[in-house]
Amino acid sequence: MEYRQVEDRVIVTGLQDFDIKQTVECGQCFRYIKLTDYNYIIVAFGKVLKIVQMSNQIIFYHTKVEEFENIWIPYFDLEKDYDTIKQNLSAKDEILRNAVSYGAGIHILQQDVWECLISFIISQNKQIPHIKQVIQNISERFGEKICTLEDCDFYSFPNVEQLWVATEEEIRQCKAGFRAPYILDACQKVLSGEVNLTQLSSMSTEKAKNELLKIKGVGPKIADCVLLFAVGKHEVFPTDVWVKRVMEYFYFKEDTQIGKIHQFAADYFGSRAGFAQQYLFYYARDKKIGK
DNA sequence: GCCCAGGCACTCA
DNA sequence: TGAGTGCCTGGG
Repeated sequence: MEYRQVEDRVIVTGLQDFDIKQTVECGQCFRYIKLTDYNYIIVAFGKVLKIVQMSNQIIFYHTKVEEFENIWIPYFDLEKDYDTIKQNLSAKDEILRNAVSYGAGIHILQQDVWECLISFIISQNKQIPHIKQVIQNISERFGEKICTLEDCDFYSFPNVEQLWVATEEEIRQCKAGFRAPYILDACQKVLSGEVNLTQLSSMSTEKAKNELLKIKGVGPKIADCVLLFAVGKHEVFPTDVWVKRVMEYFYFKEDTQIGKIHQFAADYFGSRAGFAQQYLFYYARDKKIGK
């Protein structure tokens, strides 16, 4: 990968195994606007980024090399060797080979832990457009305005202190529904220090998961999503209904308990289970497998 | 109008 | 321990 700054944008060339559409739309993040299949606006870490991907280069608009290196390289995980991961998974069986080939440009994002936590608390019993709407409502109401771009106003996701001033009623007005008290419980436990989000990455995966499970409204699935998409624990295997369906469809051929699926994933995919989950999920959802 | 959606908490055996 | 049920809300 090579990159250089031209005016207010960074032009990246030689980037293999990365596709902005697949990375953004494989269900791991919710703050993006799709302009076309290769043109997205993304909000993260208090920044607004426009990305245009072409055959041989990617342009990151409204940024500079320093910000690109400090924020966007880690966020998009641009320096990891995905080729080795994909080869390893593809070698396991034909199912994975097809799934990896189908989502060959997926990267697992390294998102902000707090925003990721609240986003996945909101995600339960909701579909992606609803989740995006609630997060946007919360950002507009409690975050700070970043800028106006393409005639849209963009707001940062509120930090813990900014969200803690909200009442349950105000959060419900953002269409969060029964999840509003869960969000406040997360604020309270993080502010009081009962749950330490900044130390998660240095904890063992099991300890980090137990830390997240202290929060009301956070169960195994949501904890795993936070661990995978924000903490960098790439061996976890978040198992939602889609992943459950695709695993049953391809591997078990019958209704299977989550615990059994987790055990299989740990044994079979090992330390790369999280990557396998993303390829399988994207493959299953796009092809509506098992539905 | 009814049912369900990218889970979880709560209840009851 | 494990299974069953309700939940805000919007869309099909």
